[in-house]
Amino acid sequence: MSRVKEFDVGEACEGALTLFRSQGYEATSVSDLVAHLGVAKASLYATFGTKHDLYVTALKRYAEQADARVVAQLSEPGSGVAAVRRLFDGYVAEILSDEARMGCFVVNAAIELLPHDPDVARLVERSWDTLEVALTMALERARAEGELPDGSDPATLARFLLTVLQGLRVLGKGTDAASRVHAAVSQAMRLLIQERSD
Amino acid sequence: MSRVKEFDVGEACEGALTLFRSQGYEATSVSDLVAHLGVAKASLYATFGTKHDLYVTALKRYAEQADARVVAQLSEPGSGVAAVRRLFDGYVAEILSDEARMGCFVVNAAIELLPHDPDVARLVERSWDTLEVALTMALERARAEGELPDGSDPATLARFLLTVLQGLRVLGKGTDAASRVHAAVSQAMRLLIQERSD
DNA sequence: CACATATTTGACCGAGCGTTCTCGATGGCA
DNA sequence: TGCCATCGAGAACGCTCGGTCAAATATGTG
Repeated sequence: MSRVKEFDVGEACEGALTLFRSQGYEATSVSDLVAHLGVAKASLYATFGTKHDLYVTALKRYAEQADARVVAQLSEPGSGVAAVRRLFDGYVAEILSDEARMGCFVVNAAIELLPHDPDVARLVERSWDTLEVALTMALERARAEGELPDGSDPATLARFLLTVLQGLRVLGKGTDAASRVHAAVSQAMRLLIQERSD
Repeated sequence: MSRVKEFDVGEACEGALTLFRSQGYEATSVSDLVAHLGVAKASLYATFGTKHDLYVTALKRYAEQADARVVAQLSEPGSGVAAVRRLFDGYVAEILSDEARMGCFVVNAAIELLPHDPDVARLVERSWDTLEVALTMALERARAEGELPDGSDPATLARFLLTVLQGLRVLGKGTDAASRVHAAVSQAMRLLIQERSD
């Protein structure tokens, strides 16, 4: 060993994440990163590689944390349907409290960089697959407990719910997303519990 | 008057639309536009103004055409539910046949430029409002005809369907979107017709 | 204390950015 | 025919981009 780093790598990565998430990849310059992270340009390159490397690292960090939370939430013991409802309520709360309207980093990355960026494509697909699997498992648990209407297919429902989640993230970018977001969740849940109204 | 334009303004706008839609705003340079449109840089500026102006013009063009098609489709005489189904089937076909995976220009614009770009924000909100209104009207027609289950609220259902539509556009950016897209539509329609399975 | 190693700093690179301007060619109109 | 506004092509503008480098600085180890 010799000289020690003067900045916290995790903190810097988190800062880059915030910047990339709220401005996008192209609109965020290396100078932006330097200014907001308080880390010299050369140090940034020595630690993270190129701007693209740093973006991928930040995206991976975000996806892993977000996915882990979702999986944990969906695999909690108890009703599968209730777990799904908790997940959706959590999404709604997150979207409506996101005052900077940064949105979901995974969605942002997918829209801006897919299909041309293979690294980002890998991470996005992995995140979506993870969510879909976790949803499927929760719904299979629900079906085993008799919570779902007859004829419900957990895999199909999971794909449907995944779609709704992405839609929520998009509409969350707009103003007055509250009514749309609440409506989407209430109707999606209606499909699971098969009731006539709210 | 004097000399006449040598290029078709509509064609040029359409070309810019394609470029912006598939690459995004920031990733598309003015040189890109000049190369693909076959229009000199100065002519581009004289005709459309700045790059941002051209982007907004292209987005407006796209949104107006797309929205008009949706409104026309949803206000066709006959079953409201059938009209909604036709709309969704059309979306699915469009997404699955979009080999370049450009996605929906409105969604792309919203994710990349919102909430910081007021011009884009205006266009996006207008497009979403238009879709929501058209869906609501179709569903109200359906309810009046007794097509919807008791207790269904057209406005809420419309917001829900709008959310699903945006989700479809996001997932369409990924690979193997077919199963997810089909699942999402089949389940969304199930909510309207209130049947147990496909 | 000095060596070796690693980080920081800030200048620096060539390339490309969005935008403007010049300039010669073009063509409708008096 | 001559006028002149508008055209296309491309040079030039000032600036910022992503990325690199050498020198200065700081640290753990002998």
